[in-house]
Amino acid sequence: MGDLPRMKRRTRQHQAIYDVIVAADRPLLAQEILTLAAGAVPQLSIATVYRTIKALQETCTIKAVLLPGQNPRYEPADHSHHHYFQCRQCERVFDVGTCPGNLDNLVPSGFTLEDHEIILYGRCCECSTGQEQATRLVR
Amino acid sequence: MGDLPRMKRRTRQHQAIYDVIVAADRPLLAQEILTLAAGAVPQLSIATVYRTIKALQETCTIKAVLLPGQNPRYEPADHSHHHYFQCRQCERVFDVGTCPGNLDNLVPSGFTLEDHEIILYGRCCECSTGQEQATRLVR
DNA sequence: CTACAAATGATATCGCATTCGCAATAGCGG
DNA sequence: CCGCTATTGCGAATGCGATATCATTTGTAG
Repeated sequence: MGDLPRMKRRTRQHQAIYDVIVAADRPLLAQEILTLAAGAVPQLSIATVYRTIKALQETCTIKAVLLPGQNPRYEPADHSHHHYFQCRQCERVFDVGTCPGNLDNLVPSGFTLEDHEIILYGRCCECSTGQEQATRLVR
Repeated sequence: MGDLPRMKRRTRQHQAIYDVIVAADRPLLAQEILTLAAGAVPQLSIATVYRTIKALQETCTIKAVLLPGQNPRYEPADHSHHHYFQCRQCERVFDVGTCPGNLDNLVPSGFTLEDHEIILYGRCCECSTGQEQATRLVR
């Protein structure tokens, strides 16, 4: 898929985990990474997933995506500023490319705005159309 | 301060917890509620705080405010739709009254937008001016 | 004032995501 | 092909917010 950041040794596990995160078009939970990467390395351990996530974060290869009340998800760090959409049915989180921009007018006077986060909730494309009970999270 | 929702008995603890949440101009953590309400009921237990929070939520008197990667905060449920500003120095969370409104243009085609959340980060009024290391959370 | 049951305080316990410990496995330089 | 050691898998341990347990306290109806 691409190049791993330098770790002392190149292993099938690292490569599988990295590939899965890069190939996904959305941020993944640790458990999703495990499930998906286990396709390439069947006996993959959750401990290895966490260890690799940590290493990839330290080299700024991936970054954590935090949503209120939920476990962290991970996506490649090279994405530019963007926001997230979570489907209330399948619970998957999708990147939303655009950003409304200037939000200074929301801030009370005297406050200094440095950053912002926008999270949209609703139904994703698949879950908007069919009313079939979608498989959650991984597919 | 005001009236508590009906619980079978009226206690000093319930009243103190309710008063603190209503008097605060911002959402409070369970620990902040404990610290503040302990002013009125010194030996107040965190268990009672959690029990009362749950009861107040069930009667829709208060609601939880969830921010990414953080413990729930609580505020009166009668506030209208609004958003939040978190100070990166003192970590307190403030309500932001206004809302930019229509965000439909952010959503990919095929997706259905039902709701949204906006979280602003920066420096609050107090922490913007003085560079004194502010006491965190409760004051 | 009494009696009963709701509520409390203190602390043990749970749930669960994440990390640790360690023996076994497997990159990789030579 | 060897040998060293980074890495892995597995299961146990941890951290911590939240909840359960239970003896004691305290509203409150009567």
